[in-house]
Amino acid sequence: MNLEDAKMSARSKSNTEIAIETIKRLIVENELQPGSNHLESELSLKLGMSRTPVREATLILEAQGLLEIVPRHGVKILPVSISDMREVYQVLTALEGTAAELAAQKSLNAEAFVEAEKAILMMDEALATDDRETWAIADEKFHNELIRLADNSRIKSIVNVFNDQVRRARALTLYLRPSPTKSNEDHRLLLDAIKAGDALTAKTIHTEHRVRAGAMLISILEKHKLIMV
Amino acid sequence: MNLEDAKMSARSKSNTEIAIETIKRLIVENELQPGSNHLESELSLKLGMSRTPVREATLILEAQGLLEIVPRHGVKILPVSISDMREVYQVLTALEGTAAELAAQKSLNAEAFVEAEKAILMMDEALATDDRETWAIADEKFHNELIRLADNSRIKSIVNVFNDQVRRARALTLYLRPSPTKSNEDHRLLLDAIKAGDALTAKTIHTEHRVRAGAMLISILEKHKLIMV
DNA sequence: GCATTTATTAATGCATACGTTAATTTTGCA
DNA sequence: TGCAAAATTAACGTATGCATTAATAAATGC
Repeated sequence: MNLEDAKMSARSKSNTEIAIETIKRLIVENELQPGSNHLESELSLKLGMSRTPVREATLILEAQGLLEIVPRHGVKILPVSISDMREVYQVLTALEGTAAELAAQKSLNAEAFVEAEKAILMMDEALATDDRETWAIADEKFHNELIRLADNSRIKSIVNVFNDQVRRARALTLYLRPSPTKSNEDHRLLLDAIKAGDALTAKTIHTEHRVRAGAMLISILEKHKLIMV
Repeated sequence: MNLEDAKMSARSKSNTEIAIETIKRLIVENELQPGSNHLESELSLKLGMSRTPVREATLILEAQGLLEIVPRHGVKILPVSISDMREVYQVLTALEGTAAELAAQKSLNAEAFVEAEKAILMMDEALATDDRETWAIADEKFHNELIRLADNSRIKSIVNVFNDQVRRARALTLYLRPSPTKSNEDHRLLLDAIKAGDALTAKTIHTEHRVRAGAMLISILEKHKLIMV
């Protein structure tokens, strides 16, 4: 627990923060369905708080691209179209490629890679039993580790925002996609390149990895006629 | 005026929107100085509105990285350190490089480039008389055109947020930097590559351009001991 | 029956009030 | 004089009320 986490533990969360987290969870879990509208008063009741923190939360969530405030119609939960997905992956590809490059440019000691190694191990184990849920958790953990290694807080927060935008689509396609063996391989190679300080290779491997992942996700959505998720 | 703009014209701006714009302007103009703290009540008086829209505005501006809400101390206007600047330019470089690539991948007709051409012309004219202000306006116009050509709304909004973060530093260094002849040249070459549909060249030129711009800005800040701007 | 006008309802942006509690000031003691 | 404890003040997160006005329902006219 670092200093920032300690500070958070020491004071309770504001209702605004709770509303942000709760609404986000409800969106990801499809309890607030893409395309649906919800009045402030409805969410206020649902969350057991007054309209003020709900309003504040929806402003933030709108800025994060998860919903749209429509005056007198409440908030509309934004569906994610295939072209949205394209946009998101273009951003993630650019920023994660840069993260890989940055990580490789640092002279980090072996300790820094422990969590990434664990994530890869976890992914391999999950793959051995085709446990897709565990694989997805490990995959996300690995990507987050990569971002942490890059040590650019702005890249981190942007990537987090966009991962939230596509979380539902990823969950939806988790069992529809082919076995992610290539992903595990890419991650291993990427980590090796980072350890070796080979920024160009790291950037290339990861950029291609993200381009492929985006294309695969989009093609699954198209194949199954999932126009909006 | 497109449909979105028409919609905005037809209804007046909320106080929250006015507060966002006004506070942002006061920050850029240094009327709210980096490092300074301002209570909600102070801003409320200054802007001539109640605390509610001011609170809403500060939540959004905090998410945009322009200020930090410090309970019981008001909002702290965030200074931008050299390492912040590094982070920002890493993001801008990644995303604008991708924007250049995307723009080149599209088969656009000559009409699409008119505004970019105008901006380059404006930059050349400004350079001829060393009119730095006009040059900066034209430079920003060109970059915005590039982003528009890329046609990825997410890249656009991220780039806008980060340009706001470094706006003050750019203004501060405008007269401290060498004559931006290389910039004009890069923009010309970039536009040619985009027109030719040469995505790799476009991405390379612009990425290097942005890397160089970031490095130059940072070195000026370091040279003049401008640790926080 | 349909279109238009009028009346009603309700959603929300905002102002204000209030309870909580962090920060500051005052008081008391060694 | 310095420090700790107690008292006071004020900042703010939130709840609530209100004015505005968009949306909907009802009434009217052809």
